[in-house]
Amino acid sequence: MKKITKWDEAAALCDSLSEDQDTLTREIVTRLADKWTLWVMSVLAEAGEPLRFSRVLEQVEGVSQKSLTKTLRQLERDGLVTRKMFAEVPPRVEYAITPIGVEMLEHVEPLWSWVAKSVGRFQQARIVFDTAKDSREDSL
Amino acid sequence: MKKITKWDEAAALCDSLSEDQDTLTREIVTRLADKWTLWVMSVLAEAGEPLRFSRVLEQVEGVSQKSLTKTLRQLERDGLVTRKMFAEVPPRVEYAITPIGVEMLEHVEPLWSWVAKSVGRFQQARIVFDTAKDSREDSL
DNA sequence: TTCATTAGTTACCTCAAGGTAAGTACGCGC
DNA sequence: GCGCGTACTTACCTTGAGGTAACTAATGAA
Repeated sequence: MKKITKWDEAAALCDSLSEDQDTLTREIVTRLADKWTLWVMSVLAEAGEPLRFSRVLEQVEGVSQKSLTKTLRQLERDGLVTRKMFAEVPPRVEYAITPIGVEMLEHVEPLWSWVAKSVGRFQQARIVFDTAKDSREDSL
Repeated sequence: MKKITKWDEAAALCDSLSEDQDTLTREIVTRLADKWTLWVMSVLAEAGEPLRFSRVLEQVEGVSQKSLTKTLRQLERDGLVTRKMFAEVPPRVEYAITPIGVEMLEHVEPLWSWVAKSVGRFQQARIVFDTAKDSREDSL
């Protein structure tokens, strides 16, 4: 009685991975959902050219220097962006998205779109849940 | 010079959302990547029938009672699982995935599979990055 | 000499996730 | 009367994300 055949395929794929690889898979997916990673990647992708650190800092509204540095380091480590340092003063560092970074964005997009499209249903569900809870509390 | 047309579509979709809805979209995506949510959902989906709290606790290896309760409450609030309580002693509570929960899993699966399939490339990238970093540190 | 610029780094803080361990409520069987 | 079983709930702790603010190195400009 398994209906989620596609998900089963994913599970089978996971089974074929070592524990290290499984951990890494989770780590990558988890990072995708942190506060800045996707935003930074999409800024670099939409720019279509390498961007200096300070340009990214401007375009990713609200990110702190510290968090941006950290995010970019992680992305660089995973091969999702490149970092090019110029021996100049003041320093110049350019970041660019890699092909695999683009590929990842392309795979995130359908999920993100679906969630955005479905957001009304989630709002509705929350209203139902919260009002039910309120009435439960009222009756105490 | 925008190449990521699909991602642009997602961005356009986001632009059409209120700030509340945008926040909610991020929240849902973020929750997908937390430690237990996906695992709990896939256990319920694969079961193909409602499961008692204690069954889920067994099958989601390593989750604590506290975290499972919290995860299930959040999923219930968002309409992704249902919670049915029976007036019995000892208490019986059954959880089941909803159609929208199934739908969400189906949209997560391609991304997850891609990451799992690509995990070797990420490992490789990390090795390159880490050894380069080591040699930088050695030369200090 | 002093300052501005750029890309960090560091110290310090808060907040939330998540773990452990213990307590709660309740009817049933012994 | 007492413990068992079930689904929580609470107190307490550790860890990591992420924020602010200040500091750094090197050089060209004023």
